[in-house]
Amino acid sequence: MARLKAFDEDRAIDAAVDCFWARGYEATSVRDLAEAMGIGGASLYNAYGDKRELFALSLERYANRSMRERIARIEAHHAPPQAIVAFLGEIVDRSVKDPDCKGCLLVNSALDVASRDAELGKVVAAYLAEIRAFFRRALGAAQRAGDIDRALDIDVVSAHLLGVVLAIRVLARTGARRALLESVAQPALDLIRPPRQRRQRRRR
Amino acid sequence: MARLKAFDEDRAIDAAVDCFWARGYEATSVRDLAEAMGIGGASLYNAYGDKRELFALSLERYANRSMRERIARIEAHHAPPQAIVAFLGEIVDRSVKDPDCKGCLLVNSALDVASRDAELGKVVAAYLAEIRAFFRRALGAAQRAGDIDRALDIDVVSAHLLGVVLAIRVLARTGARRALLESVAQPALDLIRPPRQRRQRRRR
DNA sequence: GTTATTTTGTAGCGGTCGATCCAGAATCGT
DNA sequence: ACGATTCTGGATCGACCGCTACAAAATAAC
Repeated sequence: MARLKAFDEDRAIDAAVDCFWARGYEATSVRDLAEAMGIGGASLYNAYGDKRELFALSLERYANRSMRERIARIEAHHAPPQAIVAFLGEIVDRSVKDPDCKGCLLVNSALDVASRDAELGKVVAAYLAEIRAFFRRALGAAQRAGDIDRALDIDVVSAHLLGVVLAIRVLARTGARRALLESVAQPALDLIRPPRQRRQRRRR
Repeated sequence: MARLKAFDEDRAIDAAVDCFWARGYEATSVRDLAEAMGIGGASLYNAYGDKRELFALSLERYANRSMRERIARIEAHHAPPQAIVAFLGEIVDRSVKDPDCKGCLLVNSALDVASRDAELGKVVAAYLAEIRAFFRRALGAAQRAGDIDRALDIDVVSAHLLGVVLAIRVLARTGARRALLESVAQPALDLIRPPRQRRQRRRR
């Protein structure tokens, strides 16, 4: 027994994601958000609480629609070792093709927000841990299948691969070219080649 | 034939560096800066122009006193292959020991500022390129000395090492533990071990 | 149709932002 | 001592910040 919302909450959140993604938390004003979301300021506060809550919702939305979707899709379509290659490849691809060089909202937030808001920092760290967990799963499965070197330390390599993702996202935000991003990733990809090939690595 | 400045410009810049380093460009107000620098707002604008110019000066100051100093010191005291180990080790050390988890001003700026200010973006990218150039020099010299695998592609590995530095700095800002940071770096360090040892890599 | 409840647009709150103005203090050449 | 020049602190500018108050509009239950 009340008036209905006149806007699509999902579409509005997507617009908020784009704002925070492109400009960061501090540099995005509530008025920017409201305009991009196509609603008034009052509706924004009525529906989402305040700017910080909207940001947390945007982070979750991004994590679900971008990171988790990618992980699930890739795990469904690729064998473990190729999944890692596909993941890094897709990150490079998306980074190069984005004319706005937005990078990754989670990585951007790790530097922008996490340092000033401990609670949001934990949220961001948890999202990053999910990426590492994906690498961990893939490495473990690939090792059990004999597709990669059994001597590799999964804890170490999964952390390293997460690091490669972060590095690509940071460099992408500075407008780096594809060749640079691929170079950052290549030694990590060499690590997960079949044992047979690993000793035949040559100059590219 | 005029009044003298009543403050030490270098000390003032150092204070500005600390502000931008800890809080980022957007979240640091001119009043924060003036207070930390121990000067009034008028003196700040008189001496440094505006906030953006002060930030650019802070970036340069940081690059000289932190990055370039480290590179020069390490290159003076270590043979090429060990220089890389020492560089990454020092980055990890500094990151872990910083209670404020400030990370690296250049890396923070790459995400915070570079995306909104193309000119500053180029400056930041140039600083990052200096780090890569250091790795390139070290790799080349080590290769000529036969201390590392001659088949390594220096362009690729130098980019990868830069990526490792970026990743460590990002994770450090989220309060990551030493073990994680060392894991991120370890596979990269394995790459630059003497050829003899590289095929004997084992679980740590 | 009436009433209760929620959403919406507008206007505006106190506060802070980056930047500037200005009068006085300090230091130079003369 | 004096005038020229620069630096300094404080007040203040218009703009924008996150956020809220309020009344009109819209909907569901009755």
